Amino acid sequence: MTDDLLTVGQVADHLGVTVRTLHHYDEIGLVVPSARSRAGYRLYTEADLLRLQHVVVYRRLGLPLEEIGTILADGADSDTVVEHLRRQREAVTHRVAELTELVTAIDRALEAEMNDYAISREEQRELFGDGFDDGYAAEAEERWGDTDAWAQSQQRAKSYRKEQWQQIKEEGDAVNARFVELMDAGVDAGSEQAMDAAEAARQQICTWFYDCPRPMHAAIAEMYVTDPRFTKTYEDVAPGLAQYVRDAVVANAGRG
Amino acid sequence: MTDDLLTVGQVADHLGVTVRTLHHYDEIGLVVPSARSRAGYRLYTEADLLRLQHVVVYRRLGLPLEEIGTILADGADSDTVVEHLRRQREAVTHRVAELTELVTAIDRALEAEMNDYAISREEQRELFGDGFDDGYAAEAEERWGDTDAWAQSQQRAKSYRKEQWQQIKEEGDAVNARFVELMDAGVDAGSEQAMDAAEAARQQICTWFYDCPRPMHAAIAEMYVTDPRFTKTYEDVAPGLAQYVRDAVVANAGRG
DNA sequence: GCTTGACCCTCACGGGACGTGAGGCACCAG
DNA sequence: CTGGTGCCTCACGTCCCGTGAGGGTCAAGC
Repeated sequence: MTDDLLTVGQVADHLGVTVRTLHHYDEIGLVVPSARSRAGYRLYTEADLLRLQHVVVYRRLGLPLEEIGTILADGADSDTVVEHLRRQREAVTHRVAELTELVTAIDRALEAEMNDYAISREEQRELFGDGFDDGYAAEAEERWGDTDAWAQSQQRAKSYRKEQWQQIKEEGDAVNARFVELMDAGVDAGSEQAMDAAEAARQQICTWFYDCPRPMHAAIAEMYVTDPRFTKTYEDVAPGLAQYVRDAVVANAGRG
Repeated sequence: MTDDLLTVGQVADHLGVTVRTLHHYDEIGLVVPSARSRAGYRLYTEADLLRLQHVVVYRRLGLPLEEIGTILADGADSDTVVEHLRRQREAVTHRVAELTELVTAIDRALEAEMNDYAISREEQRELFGDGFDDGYAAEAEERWGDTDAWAQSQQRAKSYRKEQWQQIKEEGDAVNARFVELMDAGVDAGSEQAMDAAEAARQQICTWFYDCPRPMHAAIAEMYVTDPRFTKTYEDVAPGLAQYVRDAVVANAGRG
């Protein structure tokens, strides 16, 4: 039970790495199996697996193998295991925060494109450039290209041509016109009708762009009044529209 | 204004890539600057920058350059720009979901370590193994190792030794004892006192492990009753404790 | 006992995405 | 006209494996 030694293939299956990877880790001394069979087969113990698991997680974060080695070299007792987990947690959440930032950057770019607002280089830089102050830290690993979700999104995007784009713009204009109409009529931004218009706007985003739940929609609407660029595109349609739309969207997000 | 051509260095600064990278993209024909100066300097137009920006975002997601090339090759009008942004958004959120999963896996492992519960290989596999069904998709890019945040967390983790670990366990036992005491006394899990105990437990996590806001704590507490392993570790202390702690934590999360 | 797979071994070369000089023009400031 | 900085083109180095080539090993079945 405790002397349950595994061969490369089994270990590879368990932890989702390739045999070659295990060979490599052995070669460079990162994870050296504690035993070998008479025939020279690598045999991994429980402890080896634990170490390997840490390596795999660190690797997923993109740390170079050498650094992983030095990290793991600082002892291997029970308490340092917790240390590793703590660090790993921190590193992963940090990465998540970065990517989330990237998503909002993309959202802004989408908004800009939707409103036919060509953003300048300076703004691009602000959005994408070195938004990730320290490491713009590209994440690599090739196999990502043929992921299921990726293939899906690629396929879905295929059915999306010029006349449809035209339609999107028309729908958008219609929604905006509706907002202007309501605003000019003095209808409150928190009213049923305004909320309906907001809901229509949201539906449009869901249909054409991406799944956008109400809270997310509200967050985006905040940009209408906080980001001068978007404020401008709405104010150009009608003065006061940015605030009005924002309020309506927020109100709409508030109802069940 | 429109014929505002930039050299490699300027472009590199703007988009946060290296000059060498731009050379490489030129070499393989991925992003070829539209012009050259008499002296042979690469000169990038606005359109070049737009293309490059998409490349950079895709690259951050870890797509291989070749694939990026074919993606960008399907036309380059205004509407396909939106398509790219849509895809990029989807891809990034997908990645965020993956990493978030990884975080909860780490949380579980941390919980297990905290309770001195050594998880089996089978469970490790479940947690870390191929949780990412298709591509375990390691994210690479070396430079990550010497990120500020990383160095920080590494340094912070240094001050964390064996006697402290002992202290952590004692504190944990104390909190659990408090829970048992309350439960045995028939005090309601939603009571002030039980919530105080829950808050103490949360503070302990914050202090020793990671920043854990109340809602997150509640999510973790759910595991006490849904994950048999954790249920067991609490039930072993006292029958009914898992449910009691879970309820107290949830109640505590509910108060301001 | 012999064959057939599935699995393991050790070289060893390849490849993607750049890093890192080396050697040499280009351009502007003083 | 002399630095200093920025750009150019080779061209080799690196990291993390992928991908054979050539060959042993092991349990199972005939």
